[in-house]
Amino acid sequence: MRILLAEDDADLAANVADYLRALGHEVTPVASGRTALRRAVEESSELLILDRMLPGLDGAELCRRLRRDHGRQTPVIMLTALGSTEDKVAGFEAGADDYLVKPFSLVELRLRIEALARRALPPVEEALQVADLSYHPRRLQAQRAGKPLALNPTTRKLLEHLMRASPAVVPRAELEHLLWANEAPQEDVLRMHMSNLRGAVDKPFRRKLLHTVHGVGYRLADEGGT
Amino acid sequence: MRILLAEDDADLAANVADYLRALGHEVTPVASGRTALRRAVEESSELLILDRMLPGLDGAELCRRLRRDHGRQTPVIMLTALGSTEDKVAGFEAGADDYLVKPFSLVELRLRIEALARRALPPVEEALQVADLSYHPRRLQAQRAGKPLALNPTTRKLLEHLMRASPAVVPRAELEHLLWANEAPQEDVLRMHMSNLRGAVDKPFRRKLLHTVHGVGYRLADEGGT
DNA sequence: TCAATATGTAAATGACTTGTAAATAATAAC
DNA sequence: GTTATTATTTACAAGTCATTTACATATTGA
Repeated sequence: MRILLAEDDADLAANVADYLRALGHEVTPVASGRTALRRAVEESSELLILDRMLPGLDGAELCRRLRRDHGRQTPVIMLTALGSTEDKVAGFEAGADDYLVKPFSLVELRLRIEALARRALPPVEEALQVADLSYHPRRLQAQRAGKPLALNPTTRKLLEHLMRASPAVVPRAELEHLLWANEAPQEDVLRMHMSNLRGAVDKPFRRKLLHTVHGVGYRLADEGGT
Repeated sequence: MRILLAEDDADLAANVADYLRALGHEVTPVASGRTALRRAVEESSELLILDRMLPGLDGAELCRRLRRDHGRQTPVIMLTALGSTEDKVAGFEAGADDYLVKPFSLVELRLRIEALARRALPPVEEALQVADLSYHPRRLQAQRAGKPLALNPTTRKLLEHLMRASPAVVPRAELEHLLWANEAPQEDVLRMHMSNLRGAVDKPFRRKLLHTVHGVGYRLADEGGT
């Protein structure tokens, strides 16, 4: 499993990372909150282990932004020295799935990861598929009919979101929120990016996958068959 | 949420049950392990809260049998006074999703239930069906005989409403209210939209589903009878 | 039956939404 | 710093939709 470990205590981070790697996981340790958020979003890790207290952006706020601004449901285990009920409330309300109080046993961490993995990772997501279109969150690369598509960061985010939602319609407002959180630029910028995405995904192909639902938003799906 | 609570300490069970009921859950308390297993299987609870030490059949064994013998993936929170790492290992290996050591705070229990519910209850996409006509609210798309229908926002709303009401007659006034609340345009605009809807739903097909009830309204159903 | 009323459909209009291209500004890479 | 890539703005063409108008057809009840 690809695990992002955000922990600024270097000794603890090394211990945890070594232990998890020995279990066969792929661990990326980072020491700052901002870096953690960026990498969690870009590399779409399968599990986040976050220290509650992090320089730059604390674990709870990181988790909240990940869920709210980026729409990610990546499972989160909060790791912290703060063990009061209030602290736990804050952790869970930020969207954490589990909350482990230091000092904790590595075995218990393993157990909780396994329990979470059973629930949170239905298919070990290697690639998203819609018809002959596929997207690999790890490689940040999309293909259609075997040919790689040229995507920029914005069109990539849109594609990933639309594929995860497929075959449901995604309202324009949701896509705008995905890209710009609250601070959206002019209204019709999204149209631009959708046009670009269409150019990459549909233009060279006969069968169109990206459909407009007038007055609502967009749907990515293979029409006719379902 | 329907919760089965297996706890032989009557005071604790009452406390937990009261608290969860106050949150709007439906709680069934049982005191023995065998009863718990039977009811968990028969009544298909949505969440199990199990004491680790139960008369008859302990919580871990109960959980294991539920998973192995009955194939149930119902989420389980283990509740126990045994806090050693070995005990936790045993609990998780039996298939528990979370493990709470007594004494625990009710708030923390609530938080862990919520975190688990987010993961364990996948959203289901329902479709409305009338004869060979189907409508998927999330896709905002209707199909008949497998072929997608071209609908605009107005005809979509009408179709959804008629399908939910099917096979009952929906009075014109109700449809008008659905579309324009109180400020309806001219009286015969609805006729227009119904005509469009008919063009999409019935025109290309032999068997007609959309029927007019003179002086009353419209009914969407197979055949004329009810 | 006949006429009054209800309903169906087609075409046209105008408001609004969406698609795309080209130009400019902002960022990131080097 | 300079260049390449990306994001946003601007402008306009094309498409879609709700409504209106007009007239044909169907149903009802006397």
